[in-house]
Amino acid sequence: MADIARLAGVSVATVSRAMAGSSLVSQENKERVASAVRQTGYVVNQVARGLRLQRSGLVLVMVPSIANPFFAHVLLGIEEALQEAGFGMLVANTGDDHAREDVLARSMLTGGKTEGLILLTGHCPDSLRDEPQAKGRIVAVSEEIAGQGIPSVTIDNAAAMREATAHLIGLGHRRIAHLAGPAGNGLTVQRLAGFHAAMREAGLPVPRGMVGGGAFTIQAGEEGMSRLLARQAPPTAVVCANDEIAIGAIKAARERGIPVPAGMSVVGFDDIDVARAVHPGLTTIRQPRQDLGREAARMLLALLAGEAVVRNLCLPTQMILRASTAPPS
Amino acid sequence: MADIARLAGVSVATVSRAMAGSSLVSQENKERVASAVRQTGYVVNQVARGLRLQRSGLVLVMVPSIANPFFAHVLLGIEEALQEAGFGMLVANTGDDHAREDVLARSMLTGGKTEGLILLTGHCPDSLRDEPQAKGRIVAVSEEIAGQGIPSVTIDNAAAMREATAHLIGLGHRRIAHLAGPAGNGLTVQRLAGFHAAMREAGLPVPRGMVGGGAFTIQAGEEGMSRLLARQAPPTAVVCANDEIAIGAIKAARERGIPVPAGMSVVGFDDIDVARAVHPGLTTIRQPRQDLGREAARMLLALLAGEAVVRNLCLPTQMILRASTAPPS
DNA sequence: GTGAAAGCGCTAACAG
DNA sequence: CTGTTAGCGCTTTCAC
Repeated sequence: MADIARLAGVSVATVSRAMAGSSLVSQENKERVASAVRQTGYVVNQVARGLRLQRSGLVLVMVPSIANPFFAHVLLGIEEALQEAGFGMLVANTGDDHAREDVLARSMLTGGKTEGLILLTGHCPDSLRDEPQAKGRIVAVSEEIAGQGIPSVTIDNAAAMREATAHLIGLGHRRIAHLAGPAGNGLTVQRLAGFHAAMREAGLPVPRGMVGGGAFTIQAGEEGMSRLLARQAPPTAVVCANDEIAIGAIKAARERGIPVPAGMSVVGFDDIDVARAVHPGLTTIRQPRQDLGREAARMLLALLAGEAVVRNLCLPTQMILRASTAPPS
Repeated sequence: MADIARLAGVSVATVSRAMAGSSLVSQENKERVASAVRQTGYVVNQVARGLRLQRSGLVLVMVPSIANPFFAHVLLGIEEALQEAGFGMLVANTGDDHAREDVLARSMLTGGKTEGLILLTGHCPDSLRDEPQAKGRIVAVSEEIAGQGIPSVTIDNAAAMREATAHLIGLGHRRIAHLAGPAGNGLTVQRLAGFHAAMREAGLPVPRGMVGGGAFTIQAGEEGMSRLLARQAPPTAVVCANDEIAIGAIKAARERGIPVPAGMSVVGFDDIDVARAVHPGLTTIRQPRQDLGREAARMLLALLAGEAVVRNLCLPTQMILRASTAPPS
């Protein structure tokens, strides 16, 4: 910047002002600076700028797995909203490694490298738990964070799963199973609760062993369905905690000669892109994936700007009826 | 840091050294500093550190679409390798918006916010084209960048597609179509070339209209297959430029009463997670997605460390035989 | 309008 | 081993 000042025959202060488009600089000097910048290809150093302004223009996103298509779309929404505001998105794939989350939160948020934090992980790094000044710079998406007063953008998982289960009950199913996600997970718990609520309301029993699963993966779906089909009285329908599980479940059913939906109805959750392209088309709950991300980013930006935000923004879901569900035969 | 120095009764230099674990500081002072840090919960300011050291510990990744499952896995590999080296990953979803790529490259790479750049986009932002000092900090993955001397990590797209096509020819197919990606894309060109090479080697014609497509999406696959099936002499097999296209193509064939593979063989490319779970299981080319990312990140890190790197690292692919291909009926 | 100068918080000579 | 000091490159009072 000193070089530019020399070249333009002005002070560094004037260069700084000119680059910022300040109105406190004469038209003539503006042009001299612009010309010098053009000649040299000068670009302001963002780090120095950040140090002086105490702003990095960066936000950290912690996500259990970028490769999960649901999370990937949430990231898309986050990136879009951040980009609009001139912010950059730092992504950390934490894979549920709490130690790593902790170290990152320290160096990134507390260390000033990022101004805010968006959590898709469902829990807050320990190192931030009692840092009051960090609290105002964190937003949770998809999964709420218990008892930390962290604002969040979510859907009503229990209600959505209740609706999915009720759809099956409405078709006439009575022996309905649930393939859940990983045990510790908040989404697992809520979706499971929604399943149980619907069954209870209909006065239907949920025998031991009719709730399986353990991961949000195709393989978990295959294994879960295999186990259900080995029962003396297998279910006639299965609600799955996400689409991957459902796709795996359908695969396992087909491999055992059970046609879907004729011999078994299957419902998913998320409405990932392939859900409409697999055979049979997957009946599922559509989440506003990208909106979740966008709203979370906007909420964080508002927080950073010192504005008030709603405590928990809950976005609507939509049940998508396709071909994987039918009345029991 | 001044506070810590005061609290520990030492100078800021000693605090800085102690925090860096320098051996030039007495055990006693190390403990005094550690204790003061514990009391205050002090964390070094990474921005100031970055300004002083001229290092941000950040790398920018430009990707056409995070939501694309292939790219998502490449990102996973990149993040893993960067994380190992203590670097952070900034992700920009560019969606082929060259203007945005340009602005970002300027503020991020030239502006010092990031030390390096990884391109999944297949082309170099204009603002970096003749910046010699930026050249040593860029790596391309998945798609090479023409004539810029930028090191890259790729697969041999043409050879892989040749193999996929040859597999179909080996099964006895003679009317083979290709559903390609978007027109301008480098991968599209290379894979198309591989297809043509295999057909030429076998002395098979590629009539006008037997090459379709236009996007790497399920929908493009559906439309492409619909168009092929409307021909007076439809193909008996189709090689697709990626798995999404293949999945869409299978869907369209099924909807028109053509069973896959009995009435139509289909081959994909990438081996995304659902490829093995759809029905029929997709025969495809497996790319080492995560390895591509990991190697690219390592290459960039080596570049930043001033080490010499190979010009173009080419990783092996593997043909995965599943159930979507069979001899023509 | 413009310039001089004081830092933002840190590290690395340099001198003890 | 330890402290003093000079910046890293920028923005912004404060005086003119």
